Parts: sequence; C-alpha cells; structure tokens
Amino acid sequence: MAAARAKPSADPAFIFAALADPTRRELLNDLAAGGPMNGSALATSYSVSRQAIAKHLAVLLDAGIVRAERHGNEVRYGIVAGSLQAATTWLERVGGQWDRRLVALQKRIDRS
Amino acid sequence: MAAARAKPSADPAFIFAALADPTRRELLNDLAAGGPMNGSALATSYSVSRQAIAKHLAVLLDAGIVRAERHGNEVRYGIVAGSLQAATTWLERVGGQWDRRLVALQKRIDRS
DNA sequence: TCGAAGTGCAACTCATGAGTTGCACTGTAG
DNA sequence: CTACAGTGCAACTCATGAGTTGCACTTCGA
Repeated sequence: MAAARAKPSADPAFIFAALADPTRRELLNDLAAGGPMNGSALATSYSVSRQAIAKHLAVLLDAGIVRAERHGNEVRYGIVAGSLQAATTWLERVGGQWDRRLVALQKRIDRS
Repeated sequence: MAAARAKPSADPAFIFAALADPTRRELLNDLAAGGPMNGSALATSYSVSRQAIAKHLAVLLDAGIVRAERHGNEVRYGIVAGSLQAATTWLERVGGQWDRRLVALQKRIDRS
C-alpha cells in the first residue's frame, strides 16, 4: 500500500478507488471546508479510531488527492489543487462519448 | 444487493463505489464506444466469466449509471445519459471549495 | 418440436479493505 | 528534564466484494 507514495499518481483509477469510501469523502469535505488540519484534529470528528483516519489519509496521499506537510511535531494535510481533475476528465470523456453516440443516432433516425 | 433497483439513485456515493472497480470502468468504456450491447456480447471481451460481468452490470444498474432494455431473448445495456453528472458535481464542489480557500488565503497574504 | 443461445439464481471460495488494539518514537511545552 | 500530545508501525479480526461453478428457465431459429 505504500507503493507509489512518490509520484502524484493522477491516475483516475486511484482517484475513484479513494473516493469510493464514505469516510474518505467526508475527510475531503472537511479539508475543503475547514482548511488544512493534522491527523488527530481530523480524527476527532469521526467515530472511528485515529489509526483508521491515518490509513484513510494514507490512501488519499497515495492517490495524490492530498498532500502532507510536516510542521514540527504534527503533520498537516491539505488537498492538492487540481488533483481531482483526472477523475472529472474521465467522467466527461465517457459521458460525452455516449452523448455523441446518441446525437449521431438521432440524426440517423431523422434522415430515415 | 438488489436494494435500490427501482430509483435511479444518482447518489454520488453509489457512482464512486461503482467506478472504483477497473472492470466496471472498462464496461462503461466499451458501452460508450461501441453502443448498447447485451451481457454475453460484453463478456466476450473480458477474461472473467459471464456471471462476473452480469454482477458488474447489476452494480452499474443499481447506481443508475446503466439502463437495461429487454429485446426478446436478450437484454441490451446502455449508459444513462447524465447519470455521471452527480459525481462530476461532487468533484467540482470539493475542488472548487478548496480552490476558493487558496484564493482567500493568498489575498490575506497579499494584504499583510 | 427441439436444441442452442442468452439470462437468472444460488452457493461457495478467496482476497482485500476497513477497523481495531498495543506499543514505540519524537518533538514541544512546562 | 520530563510528561504529554501527535504520529508511526505491526499484527489481528471481521465483513464484504470479486469471481467461480452448477443448474434452471426462456426465447428464437432450424
């Protein structure tokens, strides 16, 4: 699980896998709304243990969605700007491709 | 697993959960590129069994991403137009919220 | 009418993800 | 210097998702 900790990934596969978990989506919500925070501070808002949150943060880190910044004793987490773009692009590509199919089909119907 | 087969869901949670699996993303790719197909036809492109594909299609169906249309003996699957919108909206909301935070922070820095 | 293709349903195995507990390490504040 | 807060690491349990096999059902074509 600590494989691609170096590269920013940006792979939609990792993004979607990371966003599949409700707790991780909540974490992103909290970070987006409340700004950068450390792991323990984030964990207080949840019913699960701090370790569970730490694992989730590691997943978000691996996916390149979140960035960790060490400040002395604590580690502050923040969202990586533009990191969700890959997922958005994927969604629009698939959705758009299908929509164009429908338009083409409709045209063929109109011509007949 | 056959819970919300009726409602179109549109819940980003189900969308992201469905998109977390590589095979399901592949299925959507195939449908978007090749147009509506039946289960067996879709299954031939994959190394896994037909049943596995059927399960994946059921998940996509539950998430409201895909629609099933019965044509006599076979069931043809197609993408539901606009079904991925909820996920896109979620991504843009979180990403945008964070971006606005950064802009606000930058302004505060500039003023100081 | 009969066989084959396309599906559906059910039980099972196997792997992995989520969560837990326990303990060790490291700065920081007192 | 010392206690504590914030982290990190390592097993372990438990649930669930992915995939499989086997069999029954239905529709279409020869």
